[in-house]
Amino acid sequence: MARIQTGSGNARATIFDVADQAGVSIKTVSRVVNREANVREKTRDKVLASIKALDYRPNAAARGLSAKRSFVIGLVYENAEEFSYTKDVLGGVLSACEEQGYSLLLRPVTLPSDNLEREVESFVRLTGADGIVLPAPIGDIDVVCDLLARLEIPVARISPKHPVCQDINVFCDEDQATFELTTYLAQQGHQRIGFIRGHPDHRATEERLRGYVEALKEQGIRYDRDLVCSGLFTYESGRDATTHLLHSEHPPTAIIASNDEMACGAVHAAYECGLEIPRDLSIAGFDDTPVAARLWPPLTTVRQPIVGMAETATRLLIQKLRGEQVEMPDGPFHCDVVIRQSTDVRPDS
Amino acid sequence: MARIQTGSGNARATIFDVADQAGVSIKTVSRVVNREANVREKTRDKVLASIKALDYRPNAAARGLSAKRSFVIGLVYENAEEFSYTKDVLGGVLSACEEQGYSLLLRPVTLPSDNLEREVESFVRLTGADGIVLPAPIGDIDVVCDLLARLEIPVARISPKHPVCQDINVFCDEDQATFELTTYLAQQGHQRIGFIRGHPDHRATEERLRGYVEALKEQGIRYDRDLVCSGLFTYESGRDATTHLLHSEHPPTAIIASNDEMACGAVHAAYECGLEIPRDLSIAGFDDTPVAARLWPPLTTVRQPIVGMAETATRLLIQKLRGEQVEMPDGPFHCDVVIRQSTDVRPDS
DNA sequence: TGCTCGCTTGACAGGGCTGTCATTTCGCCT
DNA sequence: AGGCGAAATGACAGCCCTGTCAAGCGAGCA
Repeated sequence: MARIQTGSGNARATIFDVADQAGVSIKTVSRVVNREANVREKTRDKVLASIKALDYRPNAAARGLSAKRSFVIGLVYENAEEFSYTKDVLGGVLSACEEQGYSLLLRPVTLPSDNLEREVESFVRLTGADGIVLPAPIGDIDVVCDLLARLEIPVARISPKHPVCQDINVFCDEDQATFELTTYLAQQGHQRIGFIRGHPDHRATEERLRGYVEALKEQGIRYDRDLVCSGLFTYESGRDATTHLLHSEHPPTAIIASNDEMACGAVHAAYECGLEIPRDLSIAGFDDTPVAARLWPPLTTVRQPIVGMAETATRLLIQKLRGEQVEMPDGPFHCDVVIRQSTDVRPDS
Repeated sequence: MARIQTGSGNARATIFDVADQAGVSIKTVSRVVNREANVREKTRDKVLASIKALDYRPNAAARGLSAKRSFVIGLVYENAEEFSYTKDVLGGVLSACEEQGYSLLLRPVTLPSDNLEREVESFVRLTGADGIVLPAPIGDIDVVCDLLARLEIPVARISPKHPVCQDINVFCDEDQATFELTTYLAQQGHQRIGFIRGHPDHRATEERLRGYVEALKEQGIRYDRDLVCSGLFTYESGRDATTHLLHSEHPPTAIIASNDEMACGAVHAAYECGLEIPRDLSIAGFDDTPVAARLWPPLTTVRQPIVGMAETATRLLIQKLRGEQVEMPDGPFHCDVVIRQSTDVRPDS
């Protein structure tokens, strides 16, 4: 009756072995494995016991071939120098995939790219991915979105600038975070708080600015457009913007950079001007990358729950692929302000 | 004769479609796709033309099912906070996989782990990976290696401490790099050069120390064991070791940390002692992580060709899987010393 | 010319699983 | 007890490709 299985060196058990052992048909085993309805509880238990006894794992290739689905999620991400965002996204997506029995395939892209559309199409068609996760800023690139819509592949976006209602979109309250951060700096006594914007293609850019503007309003500080500089989320842009701010007629006593890379450039620019941080200038960033804690002085910044967002986005995507009802999360995810020494002082003024 | 294919919305062409269009059997198409020998050139050209015309891509699931291989490479990596090493490994492995028509599946593990063996076994059996890439330090964990040997799965190791001759092993000349770095510091006039060792489980640790020792010898500087501290490749261990060195009776005028994380801790420890870098103390790291260039002052360090090593390791692994002759690279890969401002001064002494 | 040999090509049988549809079984009502 | 509908189960084809083995074909040799 029961076939003897000895150790992992043997050929893997198939659905037939399980069916034999449990005394049912292979179809019933399939139903149990796929959590389909209409299986008597007693039958299910028998099958589950056999599955466990034989250490049965469905063969992914056979499954994919038969079901015309690949059980694969594709992740298209920007292959940027600063990788901590992608690292967290990867962690979250991976964990949701594992939990749901899906595999993850990666497709890094370098921006800007001339033949992005071809790259992504080739990726999708070759891998046969059932769904695609698009972290920022990929989720806002038109050619990619149009392509995936045309191929009718479900998509989940993380922090998109322009949410697409038929897709899954996951955000966090970045405006609230800069609101808190700006309020904190104002309460430290800063009246002139500079702000360095991010790359215009990212949702984060406007979002983060908004919290700054609103906090100023609430604190009764006049919004001074000379204190707001453009940046591109890069180290150099942060350094240049800061140099500019520091050489202006009324330089700020604190600067919020829209991400840590730029904050890092800001710190270096301040050093080059002979300033000491935070004595002469407070600096804060956004993202809480590994660099933030390694900088001197350690950087006040904002931590986004990226792992959780990516996990949720992926889980919802897989639910959708399964044809299940997709329940959107109640609201945006919440960011935490991380206070460190780079803002830990009151200005002299 | 030729079936009409209109755009990407259609069902994908199968091997039958190609065979029909080319007027051959599906087996011949299969031969062409898999670059098998003994196909007449004229036939091959006909088939290739049809493949192109129909935009045919083999179905991975069907292939895997039939060939009893998955065309999947697994990457088991340490899910560390500092991710730049893994990022580069990932980039290299991915690029080789793509080039060779394989897919990559990931399995991050958190060390130390109690049930690492089970995790890896489950990963391998579930994914059916044909081969596994093990970057440092995973390639030196006995339970993992034994397991994979037992499962008879080909393995490629990156920078292993204990190479296994039946597997693929790829290194670089890290000793040569610290040799050059130490020599450079000595030529800057440093006579007392401290050294912070790495984690004992990594190949890199002994390797990097060796270059230091040999350079001192060649420069005629006495090896002083009080100048060599233990570390664990972590920020904290670097800071503690440096604090210890700086409070010793004859503190060093330069410190080489075995990686950038520790160098970062070293910089902070120096600041806490009121020292200025590089005026009072030169500091160098290893790895050229993003933090190195972001630190103030920017950190002298060593850049390993990790992407290239990972790419080579993976390519060799796939060659082995194909049953081809595996040609090992001529020698170790070469590291570059990257001089930045953290060592850019001559000591007063 | 006839035969052998080796290069080319093709027919066919799976591989492990799911979708479809038919069949059996069960619970419940009359 | 008999009958009915729904729930539970099973039989079977098919998903697309590769491995095996046999057949076809042409060149070279006796």
